Amino acid sequence: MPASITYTYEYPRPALTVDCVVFGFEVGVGVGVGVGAAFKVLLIRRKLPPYEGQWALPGGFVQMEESVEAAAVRELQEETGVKDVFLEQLYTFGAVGRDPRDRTVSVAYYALINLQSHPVQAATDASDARWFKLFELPKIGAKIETVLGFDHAEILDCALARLQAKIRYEPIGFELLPKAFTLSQLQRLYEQILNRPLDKRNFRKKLLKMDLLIDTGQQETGVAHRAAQLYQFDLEKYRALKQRGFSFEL
Amino acid sequence: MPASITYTYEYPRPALTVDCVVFGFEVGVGVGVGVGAAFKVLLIRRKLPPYEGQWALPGGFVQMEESVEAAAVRELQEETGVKDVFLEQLYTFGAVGRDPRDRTVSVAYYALINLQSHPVQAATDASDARWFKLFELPKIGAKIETVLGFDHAEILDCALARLQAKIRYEPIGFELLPKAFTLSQLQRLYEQILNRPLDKRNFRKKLLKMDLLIDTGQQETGVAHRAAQLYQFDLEKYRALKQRGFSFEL
DNA sequence: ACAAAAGTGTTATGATTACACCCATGG
DNA sequence: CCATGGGTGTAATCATAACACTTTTGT
Repeated sequence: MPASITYTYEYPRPALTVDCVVFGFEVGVGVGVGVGAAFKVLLIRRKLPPYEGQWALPGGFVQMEESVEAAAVRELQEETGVKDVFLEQLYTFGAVGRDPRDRTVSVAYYALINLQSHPVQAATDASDARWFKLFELPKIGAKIETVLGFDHAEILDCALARLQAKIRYEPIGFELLPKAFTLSQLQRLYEQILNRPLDKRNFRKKLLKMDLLIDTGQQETGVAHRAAQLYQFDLEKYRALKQRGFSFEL
Repeated sequence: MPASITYTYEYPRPALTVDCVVFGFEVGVGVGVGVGAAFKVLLIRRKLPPYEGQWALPGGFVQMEESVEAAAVRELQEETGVKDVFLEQLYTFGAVGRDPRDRTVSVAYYALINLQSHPVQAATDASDARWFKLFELPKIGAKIETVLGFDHAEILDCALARLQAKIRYEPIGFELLPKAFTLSQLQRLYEQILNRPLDKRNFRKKLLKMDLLIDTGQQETGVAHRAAQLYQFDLEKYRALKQRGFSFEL
């Protein structure tokens, strides 16, 4: 702790931090045995007080020479090794008592990452990062939350609510899948996030009718059943349609 | 400027402010001549540099002993005299150069007020507050924006986009109307905010079918044509339905 | 040959759109 | 008696929801 260098202001200032809720989706693994899809959040174990040893959202202080969003990108990379992912501002948490040490206001972000192309460094400079399943068992969401420090359970709830709402009217679910995916993987993703079953035929009909999925001509390999067609989301076409008033709706 | 009392920190801290986008809706006035509805924003004229003399969003610094939201409520009251209104967090603006003097991060809110019950103090402690019409003429939105200081034009655009989106799936439009209103006033409100015409019969059918409007039994008075029925929005019932999965959709 | 998931159409119902005239009131 | 906006119904189209069997592949 440098006792010498300090910064002085005429009025007191809250500390400003960012926190990131990082969501990932494990598509059902190939071999048939491996079983089901899982929707997950990335947490890191705190090495310092307060809440030392407990799990928390990755995050940290906003520096003077970076934008708030840049701080979120940086902290995500530093604490989890994750970069180049979908990141969107969620909400700013500014209650007076939310940090027991100091007045701290935190701008929360949420990130969507595809576990195939972004393997997480489980430990970056000795920090401990781990994926936790949401909805693993009935109300394990609640279990996780009792373990989270600060108001991070509230932030996680807020992020989940946002994702559940937004995935229905923006094509952001694709950020959680590999570039090429099957329609069943996409359906399982929606089912996991919305936490309810969807009708297979209606789901496929609706998505294919939008004409935003490109058939890659490739198929799944190494599965013990009929191989599924692989598709890619046509982001270019989506952007063009959106300009003209098209709305992605599931 | 008190030169003596200061606050020092080990690391530099951005200043933290709030800004409020206050929307109001002028229902068409009674007498037939008075003409049309108008959708408006409340701005204040800056008395101090930077951007002295220009128009800006009401706002100010977050104090240590108040939540960020409380700061927004307080600033709104201090600068415009408005209180007890719908207020929701919009977005946090944290670009590095957004304030020319100092690194400042601003949490923006938007408020919806009903001009009947909340007349604005045009001047509170000598500050100058005024309503500006959005969409007054084609692209006068752009005209206002050239006059706004900081990144307030961007904040205003963001608030407008949010309102346009949200009014379609949450019953927040009622915040802009008097408690009792006619269906035509409500329709004009939607038309103004969404900036497109709606079919009268379909609009009424849809709203009445939801069964969330209470017929007050009262009628409009002082109009030079058949008097319209006055309705109130049934907030209690809406909350109950929402719990059970109902979604307000226009 | 069995297990496991892929793929595929039809029908019934409800929602959305488009559209034009008579009514009540005040001036 | 005229001008102004209030109030009303129907028919065509489109979107949604419910539902079951055959196909392909690996073991």
